[in-house]
Amino acid sequence: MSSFRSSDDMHDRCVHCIGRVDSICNAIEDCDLAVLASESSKMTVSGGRSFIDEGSPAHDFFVVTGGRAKLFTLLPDGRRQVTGFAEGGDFLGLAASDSYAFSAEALGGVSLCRFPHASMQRLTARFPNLEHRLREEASRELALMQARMTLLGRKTARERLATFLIERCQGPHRAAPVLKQPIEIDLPMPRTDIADYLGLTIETVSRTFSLFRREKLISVRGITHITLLDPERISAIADGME
Amino acid sequence: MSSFRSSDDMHDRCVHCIGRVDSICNAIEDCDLAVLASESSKMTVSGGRSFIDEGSPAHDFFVVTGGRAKLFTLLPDGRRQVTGFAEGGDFLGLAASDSYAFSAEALGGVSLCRFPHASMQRLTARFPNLEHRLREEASRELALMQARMTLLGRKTARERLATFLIERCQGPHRAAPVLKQPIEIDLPMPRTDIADYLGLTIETVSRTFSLFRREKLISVRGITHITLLDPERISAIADGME
DNA sequence: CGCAGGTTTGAACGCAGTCAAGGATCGTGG
DNA sequence: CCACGATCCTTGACTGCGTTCAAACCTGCG
Repeated sequence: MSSFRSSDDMHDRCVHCIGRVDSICNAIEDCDLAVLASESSKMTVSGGRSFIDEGSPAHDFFVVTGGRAKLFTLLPDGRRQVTGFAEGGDFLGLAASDSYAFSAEALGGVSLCRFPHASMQRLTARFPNLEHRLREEASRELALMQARMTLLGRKTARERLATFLIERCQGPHRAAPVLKQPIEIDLPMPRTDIADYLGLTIETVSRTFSLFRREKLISVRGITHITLLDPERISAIADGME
Repeated sequence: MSSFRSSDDMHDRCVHCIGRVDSICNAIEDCDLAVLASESSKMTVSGGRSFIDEGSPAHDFFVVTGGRAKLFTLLPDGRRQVTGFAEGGDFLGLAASDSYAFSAEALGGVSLCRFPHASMQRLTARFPNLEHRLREEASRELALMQARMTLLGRKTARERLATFLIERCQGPHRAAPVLKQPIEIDLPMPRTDIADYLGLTIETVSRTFSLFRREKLISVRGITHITLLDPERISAIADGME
């Protein structure tokens, strides 16, 4: 009786999860969710704590089920490059061979679903479609990185911040943003992280925000709440069209 | 009779290919090479010609079987970011969803093996291990890109060029370079491409080469032939250790 | 020999970085 | 409730690295 109950719990854990909707877990049928649940485990990480360390042996994959995390790499002298922000539905751990190629740190509390590599191996053996789904996810990530390399290598500070703002607009399920009307967004990460993401300094980020404000491209309420007043022009700036 | 002969030819085409050794084709058993050959086709592209266009529908994957190619993205005003150089054994086309996220152009003659997506789908259906191999390849690429983002976002011109030189040292099969003694390398790409790869201008690249020469870190014979006189120090510079 | 393309070098500029001070916001404790 | 300090953000003045603009220099080839 109790084992039934537990099995139901496990099933429920996955069936209501955001990963079920738009992460790799959607490669698995409803009837097999108990298997999925039995091969994974929930965990939470509090703000500022890191749960992946660059260079350490890669034992696990993660699905972000709530909250946000930043991914980054470090140079020996402390220079930091934030390589991405992860939120609900994102899949982490693909960028690794034996050891992780990046570190990950919670941005104010994040909940995760952990898949040990051995578990993932059992899952892909049983559900061949999952392996395909993982490749798809990797391809999507690779395409994003192409764009990010162009940003870091070739765009001006103005263009970088504009790109960042437009990126933050896409709704759930990574839908393309509608640019015709003002859009409100939240920036849950501190300026330092934005700077390290864009390959700039905190001062340049701050100055560029102020510039955009003076040009009536954005308006700022508090530090995290921003309204894009003219998303179309911001998008044009992001693409280097002015 | 002739069909047998043709089948043998196809088998031979794959069995002697470099892709057989260190590209995705090593996921397939010797006895199945004829299938592999029947799902792919050889092609060559002459120098300066492009064979993948950013934004165009992604129909094919490619294995580079000889020569070299550069991969890049463009901004509307012509600014270019070279995102990588491909050579024998490299697999192209993963960084795509519906359309390619980058362009590819031959660097002085390249030979390719083309796999239409439909063919690849048939192959992965028949050889499940291949799908895993593709993911592996994507993961490797993702890890490389993490490092390249750190280069573009955070490293100085000196550090970038040093990193580039060390990258060019790794032998076949992507072996880690031995840094104890001088290493000779070839740079088959023009300075423009190096600059666009490192997010610099051609002048800065040239100046930095001259600097390294004056510091006796490298010696230059002709334009393409370079000897790293002190690979260990160059490696240290690459990692931001001085 | 002379031209063309790519490369190197030089001089001046400008964007983003550095250094430094001043504000805003928030939590804490009196 | 306000004073205080901590933390993060903004603004200002100046510097410097890499860019820009321009000229000279190779090297291969007709």
